[in-house]
Amino acid sequence: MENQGQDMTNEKLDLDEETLFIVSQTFKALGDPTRIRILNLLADRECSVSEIADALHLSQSTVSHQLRFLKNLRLVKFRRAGTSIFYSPDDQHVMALLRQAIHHACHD
Amino acid sequence: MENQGQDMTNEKLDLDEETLFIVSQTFKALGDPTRIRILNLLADRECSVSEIADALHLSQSTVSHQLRFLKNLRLVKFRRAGTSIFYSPDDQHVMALLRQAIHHACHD
DNA sequence: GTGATATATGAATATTTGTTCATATAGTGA
DNA sequence: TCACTATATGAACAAATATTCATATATCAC
Repeated sequence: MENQGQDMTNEKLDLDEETLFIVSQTFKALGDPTRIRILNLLADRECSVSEIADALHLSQSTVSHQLRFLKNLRLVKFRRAGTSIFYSPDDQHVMALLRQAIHHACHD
Repeated sequence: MENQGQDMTNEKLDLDEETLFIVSQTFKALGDPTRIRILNLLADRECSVSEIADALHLSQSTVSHQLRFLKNLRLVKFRRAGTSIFYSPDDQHVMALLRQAIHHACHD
């Protein structure tokens, strides 16, 4: 995005609708404990849906719903392997935000 | 927090309840467009409640409610000046997260 | 004290959100 | 084909959330 038609001197001051939407959606994705746990697990290793469910003691349905959410925001990607589908992070910026937040929460 | 009684080799892998709560609360705070706009404004300059309401075209009540939210999480601080109350950011880590997210949303 | 202004708060409401349950889809191997 | 396993999906429900309206509180000037 190139901030079309906006005064660049104001770039920091007032957020256009689209940026605001993207930013709030991104943070909303990280604002749920279940999604944080899923992303934190995927940060370590690629996992199938059932591996995630087992590791985090969540139902298959819950995991699948949350993965769809994360997939829609392009925060995770997936590959098929037989009947399993393996998920992994797909947005390094967002993963960096998560890492930082965890680090701060642990060390402040 | 010192990660009491946890295996440090697993620090990255599994989040304790408290860390998970803090992280998700923090991101939840940033997951609403109104709060993002307020924090983004305060990043630039200290503002009174009515200045925020005017600048962002929000009702006084909405601003006050959201400031209470941010105040409870210690994301903003305030000082009294007559009948006005001026708010400013109080968590540089969270403000850094916001800055990064905006930057990425604008430049990706 | 009174009146005027600034902010905070509680209740009510509408919307959003996360999970569960039941079921559908899709791939595998016999 | 069938049975089996893995994943996705839709509807329903409960819980959380953001805003509005009305009102309370607090400070200042007089």
